[in-house]
Amino acid sequence: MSRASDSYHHGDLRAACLRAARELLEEDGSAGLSLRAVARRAGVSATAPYRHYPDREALLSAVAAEGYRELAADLTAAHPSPTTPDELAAVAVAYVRFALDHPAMFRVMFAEPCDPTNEDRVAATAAISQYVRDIVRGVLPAADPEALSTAVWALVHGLAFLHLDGKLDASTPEAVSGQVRGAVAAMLAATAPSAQVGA
Amino acid sequence: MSRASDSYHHGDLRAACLRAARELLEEDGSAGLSLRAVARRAGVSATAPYRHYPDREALLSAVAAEGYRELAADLTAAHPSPTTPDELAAVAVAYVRFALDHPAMFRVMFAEPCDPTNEDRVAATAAISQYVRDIVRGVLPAADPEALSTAVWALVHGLAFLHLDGKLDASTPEAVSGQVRGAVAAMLAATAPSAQVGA
DNA sequence: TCCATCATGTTTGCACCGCTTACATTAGTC
DNA sequence: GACTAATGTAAGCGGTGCAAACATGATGGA
Repeated sequence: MSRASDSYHHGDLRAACLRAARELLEEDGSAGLSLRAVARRAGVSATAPYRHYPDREALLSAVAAEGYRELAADLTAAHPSPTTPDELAAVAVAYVRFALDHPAMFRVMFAEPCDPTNEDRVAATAAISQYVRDIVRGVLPAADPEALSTAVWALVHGLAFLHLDGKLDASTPEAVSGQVRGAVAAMLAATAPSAQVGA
Repeated sequence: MSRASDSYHHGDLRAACLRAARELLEEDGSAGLSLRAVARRAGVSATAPYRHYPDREALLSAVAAEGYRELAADLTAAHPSPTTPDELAAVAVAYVRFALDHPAMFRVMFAEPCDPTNEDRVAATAAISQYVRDIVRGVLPAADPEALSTAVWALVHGLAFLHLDGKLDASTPEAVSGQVRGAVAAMLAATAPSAQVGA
């Protein structure tokens, strides 16, 4: 692919590192993700990745940024521009599902004390944040849309983490989506009593 | 204190390790918490802690278990047995405050892929879980108390994490408590329209 | 009282890690 | 075709988790 035969130079080590990092993350979780392991998997010397990522933090941030983009893609795939509570609930379900499908990735994205100055990262998280705000605002013009979108995000985010930590029943996708839909419906019903919300 | 002068044996190394671990956690975060650092702080050889904790995971779990107990204590201190939405909101605020006051500890408790077989840990988390359920059930007998308590916990848990990650305004304690109270009020108003909820 | 036992420390050592420095190779550029 | 910069390698430092093998001393039975 991107590797130029067996030449001294790799070809696209930057991308290869990212790919290797994601693979290791899925296999061994965040603990198994070392720069040396990434280098081994990319078939390159232990210190080569440092040419592309100043330190481990930077690589993790790059992985996280990719995760934010994929999460955003999953959400829009669930519904491109939700306008009803039901449609919003579908997006919420997609959020939690992402966490359960990519637990290690999700933890890298949200659960580690991250470098708040990393550009990739702040841009991607700001995009997600804005995205949630827009969706909630579009679904129902509440008195305080800011507070409402915060509440919805927190609710879904919390559900994701509690499921990840095994504190809630995540045995079947239906169980998960049921809990998420119920919670979102309850919250929206509160702020817009006129809205019809399906269970 | 617990140290028997400068004798060969420490006296209470187990407790000393726990204390040292918590101190290191507050100072350097989870990253700075190594068994060797703990041993140094306890004034003992690098491998001595292994007599009391089989591995690093076990020590972290012990710290986490202590955290769960303190969290529970903080919650009951906020209100021993809440019966009104306002009182429940006070407990929710205490939850988020705990996370912000002990960020590294909170991350150890919830954000790391933990050993789910550790006895201390599962017992302590089960207690917290049951506690939340009892509180919510006591505040208002909803149609589906299980779902409601799940939703409330998730909401508060999510708020805690988003605050921790700097995604929400945590500049002042008032800002934080305002958000938490607003969100809880919205959620409770939905499931019990007759309940009076203060902003 | 003496001494055997055993919990609790220490020492040594291995493999791995992040990261730095110095050096090697090669792709472009004039 | 030589110069330069980008990109790779090799060697090495201090740190880490953890496993043996060994040292110490508190404790309890003879």
